[in-house]
Amino acid sequence: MSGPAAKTWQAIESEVRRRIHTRVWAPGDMIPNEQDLADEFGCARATVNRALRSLSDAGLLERRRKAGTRVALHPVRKATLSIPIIRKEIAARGQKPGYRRLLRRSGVPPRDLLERLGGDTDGIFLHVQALHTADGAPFVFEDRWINLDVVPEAAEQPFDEISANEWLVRTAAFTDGEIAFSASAASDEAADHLQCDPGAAIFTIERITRDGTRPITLVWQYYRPGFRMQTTI
Amino acid sequence: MSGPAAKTWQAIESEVRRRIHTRVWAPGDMIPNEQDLADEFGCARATVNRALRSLSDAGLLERRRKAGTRVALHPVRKATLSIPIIRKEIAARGQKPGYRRLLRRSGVPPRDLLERLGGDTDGIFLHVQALHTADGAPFVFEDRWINLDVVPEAAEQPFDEISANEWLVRTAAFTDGEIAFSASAASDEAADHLQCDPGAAIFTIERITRDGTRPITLVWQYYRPGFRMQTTI
DNA sequence: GGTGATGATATGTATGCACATATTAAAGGG
DNA sequence: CCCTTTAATATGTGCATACATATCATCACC
Repeated sequence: MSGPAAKTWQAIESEVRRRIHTRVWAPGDMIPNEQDLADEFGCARATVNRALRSLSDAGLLERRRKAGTRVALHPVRKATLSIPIIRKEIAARGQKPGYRRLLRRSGVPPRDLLERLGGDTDGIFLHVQALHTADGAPFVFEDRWINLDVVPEAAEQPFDEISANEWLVRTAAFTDGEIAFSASAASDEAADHLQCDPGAAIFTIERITRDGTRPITLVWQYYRPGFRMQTTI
Repeated sequence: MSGPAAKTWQAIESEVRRRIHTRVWAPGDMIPNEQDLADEFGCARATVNRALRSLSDAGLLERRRKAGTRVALHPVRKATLSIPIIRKEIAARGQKPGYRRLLRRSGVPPRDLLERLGGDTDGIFLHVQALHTADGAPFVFEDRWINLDVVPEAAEQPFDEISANEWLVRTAAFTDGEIAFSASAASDEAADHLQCDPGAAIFTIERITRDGTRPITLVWQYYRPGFRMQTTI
């Protein structure tokens, strides 16, 4: 029995994981309360709490005050994707990142885009398109609108050397936002930039960032055909 | 100053968030050490630790022993996607979930699939295809291979009522796995089941789950055209 | 018999203390 | 002057205790 040997919260977490995995505690079962586990493992209740909270965050346990702790019936597979700066994403693949600004123009965004942003957005936006390359080959075509009401400094930025993304994370603190992943057919424009056939299946990320309720930027990122966004669960 | 009012770790977390957001502490800056913050907020160091650890998990802070805590230069946008049971995903959209098994046959998987699984996988697999519907309309076409070496009980399961996914999470505890998101062109087969044009851009999830090093199952899930997987950041 | 008050219980959190560990900076020896 | 050793320091963690909070079970009361 490895129970009494456990001292650190990681050791307890791993032991609880083991019991769940080997069905000692089956999905849906209640597990002993913190004090009993602390007694069994010979540690403080706080240490058990730390371990169980970690497992609860991971989705393996469900905890409710007074009700106790039970093994999750349908362990939520949480995939945490880290959305890096594209330049770093390319560098992490061992390729040489490149960046080329394609378009920069201020104006009023199309109606459907405004609807997607929601709220009171009647001002002028900056429209920036750019292409990220990996070892010279097209990697991501980026289509972005920046709200000049919220980030007026963007009007003076050429975005010809540094990507709007990197500039924005340094300049505009965002509080929240939404991100959506989808598959879309390459538009003629995107196909041209990505050097693929129009209509090709393109992995697409759409992201809105806000400062409070005011939208800062909305961006579509179209990845080259065949791109896979991968993570462990 | 809202500082001295803070008592709970959530209050401290929110105050630190505010300081980061308002650039009191700018990206790249070192912030005071835990003891100083505890003194300022009038609480124990452990409470500050709890708050800072939470922000570190969220990617807003970077912490290193002795080196101290600094505001992340490029706040990693971590998108945590919860991958639900498809039946629940459909129900959560307010639609009526349906399930139909299309194929069930045991055999040896194709070579490229075995390579993707890696390891010592020379046994017999069960090949199951199924369609999930939402309000009667095709939602996800699922193409799955189950390793009968690891889950021999699957050989007796018809999978005509309950999806292989739901059966597996209850039966086979997995320790780890990989998940990949991509866009793919609808094959003739997938297009037929999803009632769309062949070649249409299809959001695709590929998932491998393992028990230790032994692969349990590999599944491709092809979502109906237009599907968006969304989350907040 | 239904209902609302009451107590019991499990988790959640705060505190003060101690020690562990990683890492940097400074001191010392060749 | 470089390299090794040592000390200082910030975070990481464990423990014992106390109180807070949510929630379930029970029981008296209308």
